[in-house]
Amino acid sequence: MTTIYDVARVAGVSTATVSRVLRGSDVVRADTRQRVLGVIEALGFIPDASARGLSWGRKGIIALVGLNRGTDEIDIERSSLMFIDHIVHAAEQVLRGTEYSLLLTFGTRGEQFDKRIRALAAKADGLLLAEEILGPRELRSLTAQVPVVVIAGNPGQAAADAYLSDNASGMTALAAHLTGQHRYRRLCFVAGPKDAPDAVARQAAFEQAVAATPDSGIDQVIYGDFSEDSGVSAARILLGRTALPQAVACANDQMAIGAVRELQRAGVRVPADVAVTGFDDLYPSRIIDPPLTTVSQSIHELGRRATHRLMARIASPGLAPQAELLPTQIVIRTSCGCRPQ
Amino acid sequence: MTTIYDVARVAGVSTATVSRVLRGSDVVRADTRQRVLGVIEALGFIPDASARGLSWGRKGIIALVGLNRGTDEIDIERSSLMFIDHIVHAAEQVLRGTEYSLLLTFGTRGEQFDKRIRALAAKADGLLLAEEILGPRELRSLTAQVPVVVIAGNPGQAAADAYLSDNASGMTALAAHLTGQHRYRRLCFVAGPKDAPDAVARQAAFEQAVAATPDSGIDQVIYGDFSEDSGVSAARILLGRTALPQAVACANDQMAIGAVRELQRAGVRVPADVAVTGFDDLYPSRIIDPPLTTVSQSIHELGRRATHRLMARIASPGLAPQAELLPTQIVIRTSCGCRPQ
DNA sequence: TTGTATGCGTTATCAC
DNA sequence: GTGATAACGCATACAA
Repeated sequence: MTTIYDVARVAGVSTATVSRVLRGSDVVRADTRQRVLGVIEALGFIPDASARGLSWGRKGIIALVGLNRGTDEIDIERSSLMFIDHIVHAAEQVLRGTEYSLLLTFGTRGEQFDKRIRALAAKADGLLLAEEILGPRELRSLTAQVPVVVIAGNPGQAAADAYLSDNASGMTALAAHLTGQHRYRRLCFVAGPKDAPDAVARQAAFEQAVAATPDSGIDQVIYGDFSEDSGVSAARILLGRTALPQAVACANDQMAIGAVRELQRAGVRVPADVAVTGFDDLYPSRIIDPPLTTVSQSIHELGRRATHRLMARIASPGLAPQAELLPTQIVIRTSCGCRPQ
Repeated sequence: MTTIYDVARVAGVSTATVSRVLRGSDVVRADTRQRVLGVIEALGFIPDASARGLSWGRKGIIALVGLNRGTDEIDIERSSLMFIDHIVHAAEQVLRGTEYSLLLTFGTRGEQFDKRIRALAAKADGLLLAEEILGPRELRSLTAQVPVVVIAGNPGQAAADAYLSDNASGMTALAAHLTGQHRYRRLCFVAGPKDAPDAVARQAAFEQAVAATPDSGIDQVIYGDFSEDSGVSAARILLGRTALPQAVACANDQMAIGAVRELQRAGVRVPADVAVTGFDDLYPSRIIDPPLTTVSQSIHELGRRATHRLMARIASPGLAPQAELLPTQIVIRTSCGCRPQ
């Protein structure tokens, strides 16, 4: 391995000068700099980041931790760009312009995962936690050691900065559309995992909105896990009933897509026989027939802001934790029963 | 920041003993270990990875470099899980079981990107390069400094290990299906970017297969960039002609999806008026109507193997570079003109 | 403008 | 079993 000592020796200067050239210090004489640069090039020298990090006190790394929901790993290959992938792209895009790099890991909650998160924390200057992956105690203990920003976590915890989408307002608007414009009265809700704050918020908002509408009610709540497969299962449960509800609102697009496809497979027409809606506005929602009425949230913006905040917090650790709520917007397509425009 | 010195002081032992406990050495007396463990827990001590890496000679990090194709960043949000995302998941999944973590960056080719790649190399024990992102000279200079494995790169370079899908055999089978089963004679090919080895291989295989079929020929080759938008553009070009070809083979699914949607928007029926096929077998290909006939490649397996190989190479740097070719398989759905089964 | 010397936090090699 | 202490590669006061 080539070190700064090798470069210094070959160039006939001290390691300090090499270091100055590397850091771009302007006190180095032009010809010295050129000579050193030449040697660096010739030797293919790459300064070791561990040594630099140790010396400088910063590693130039930000870690992103994402949640893998229960399903098979194989599923990933057969599924769409999901929440976590958008966060990855957003964070990477922000970091691309800086000297930081993005480190990442996914996992399912548990002791094992907690250990891995600590291992990641050791390698990074700050942590981005996507979804609720740590209990309050673990989160607090982590924030004591390293800057942490939580995305789509439980808004209750003030231990770290939090970035959330306004699930409630979007879902409320969607419910109003179903019960208002379409006058659906017998509704069904396909909920997400109970440990996902987003899922809980969406369900609560939907139930509340429907409860506030005279004559309307929620027939049945079916619990899924955000996966397309669980949407399929939900549809099967619906198909086993004596009568379908008028509308099925799903806690995310993936489940809605699974439900639509399974209903269609059984000969049920969407939205003629039953309306179906989603949440997220992912790419396949526009592709599917009928195009999905859903609520869009800007996951990318969520990731972007959270990353910026983390960098700000690394720069000045004293910052008071804050929470930010990003707007959501209802997207009317045709799966709710609206006509194509 | 808590260090090993703090832990040693509080526990009343030397730093050596703390280190032994951390590394799980079995020479430490049980009660000493318990005491140290207690202090570590109480202090929330996380051993610094920079120092560990510097001392131990390994950083416990593998870097993945992916290519961002020309389109807007915004597009990412509105698109599907792509090649690079599958590689990310595959690599992460492999690393999850080890002490390594995954560092990543995306970018578009250029001087800027090369610099960033070197910065990544400084932070990692090995590099995973997805697609052809470095010229032969740059690649060679990099491999001299750090273990490198290339995924879907140019098979010509023997500088690093290479993992590829067998584009040729899959595309040849697809062409045979179009000209054989369906007897299409006037064909069109929507090619990918010329700097993508996969795209080039697919195009070459298609052209060769059609050329070998009597009476059949390729009307027109339209160049896209693998994005859905470029598939839309290709469709517009087709719509501007006096007559459509009988079949349009696209170099990937994204472009095929764009083409199908744009053709349908113009009132053209797929496959009744024109057949369309893709390559990759991504998730939306099953969702779209009509379901896409395509060629499946296991990107996940590609990433998995490449990551394993990189770890092997890190363990024993002397390994001779090797290339591995993974099989592809034709997937018949209905966009080619076959009936739903 | 350049060189010398020290510290960063951890591991490992010695002694004890 | 445990404790001093010398690396590891780089950055930076401080000297020159």
